[in-house]
Amino acid sequence: MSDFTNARGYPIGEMSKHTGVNIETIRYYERINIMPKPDRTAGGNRQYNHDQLKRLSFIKTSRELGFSIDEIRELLEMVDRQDFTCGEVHGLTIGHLASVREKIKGLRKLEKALVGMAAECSQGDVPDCPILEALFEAR
Amino acid sequence: MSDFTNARGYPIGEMSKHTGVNIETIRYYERINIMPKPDRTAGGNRQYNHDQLKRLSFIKTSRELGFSIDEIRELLEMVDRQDFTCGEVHGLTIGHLASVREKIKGLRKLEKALVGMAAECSQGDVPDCPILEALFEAR
DNA sequence: ATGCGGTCTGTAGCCACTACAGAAGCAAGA
DNA sequence: TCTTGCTTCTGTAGTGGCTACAGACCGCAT
Repeated sequence: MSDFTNARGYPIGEMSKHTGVNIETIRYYERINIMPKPDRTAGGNRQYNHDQLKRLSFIKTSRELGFSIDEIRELLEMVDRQDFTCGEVHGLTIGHLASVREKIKGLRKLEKALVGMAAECSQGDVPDCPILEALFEAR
Repeated sequence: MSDFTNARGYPIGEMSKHTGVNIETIRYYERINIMPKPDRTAGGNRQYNHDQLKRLSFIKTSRELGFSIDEIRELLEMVDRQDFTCGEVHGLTIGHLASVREKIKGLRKLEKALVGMAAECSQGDVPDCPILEALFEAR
């Protein structure tokens, strides 16, 4: 088992394994300033600490929940400044929830249209297709 | 009313108005070879014909239905070569439908997670937030 | 002739990564 | 100590599907 409390810190590969975030993506997060510049070994390799691991976890989970990088940046800034209230965080979450619901609504409409078109189709060998006709319809 | 059967053809702005596709996007479609190079006026401005208008409509409608540019390219190649069957087109559509349904499923899960987190939250003034705690959870 | 809007080309930016190339670090075994 | 082989380094460019300029030119009406 890997030494989770390693005093020397974790190299970037460990960070990647622990969080599931791609190595190149971790460096990208550093470049866009949502991850801090970590310590380096004598040779110049990154060495992360436990707080940084937690931070990367936070980012990963938030991304999986569909938060944009900018939303995450906002959350992290609140955390860093220690000046957030539960209400603020709730607001950000509810806002994001609304946009997710919008997306679902859009996709449902799209699904319906596709099902409708596919139902019209004989699926036969004929080179005469109601799906294409529907797509070709002038507006 | 604009002269839809104009023998001189439509300038790019007309194409944009008729289809709702942005002018810059029309030029982009030409660059990536899903729209053909149109005729030009003596001065060098694009002049489209009715077939090209129909083609652009096709692309627009397909994009709205969430088909990727590559899927559209595939459809258009079948149309251009005149060698498609209704079955093939049906297959492409059903494949796309499946991916739309996948996306809906993913977003629903996400919605549920967000609702769950938000419900835990007091929304109060306290700087102690179960949403952030959930996000910070190590994996 | 002038004015003004439409159009031209070419390039760079957007988001959130991902994919290299080519060099260098690092740890374990012989 | 040397080698082997994996990991990591920096920097740059590519992805999809546009969008946004800058700076010049076209074309039509007055």
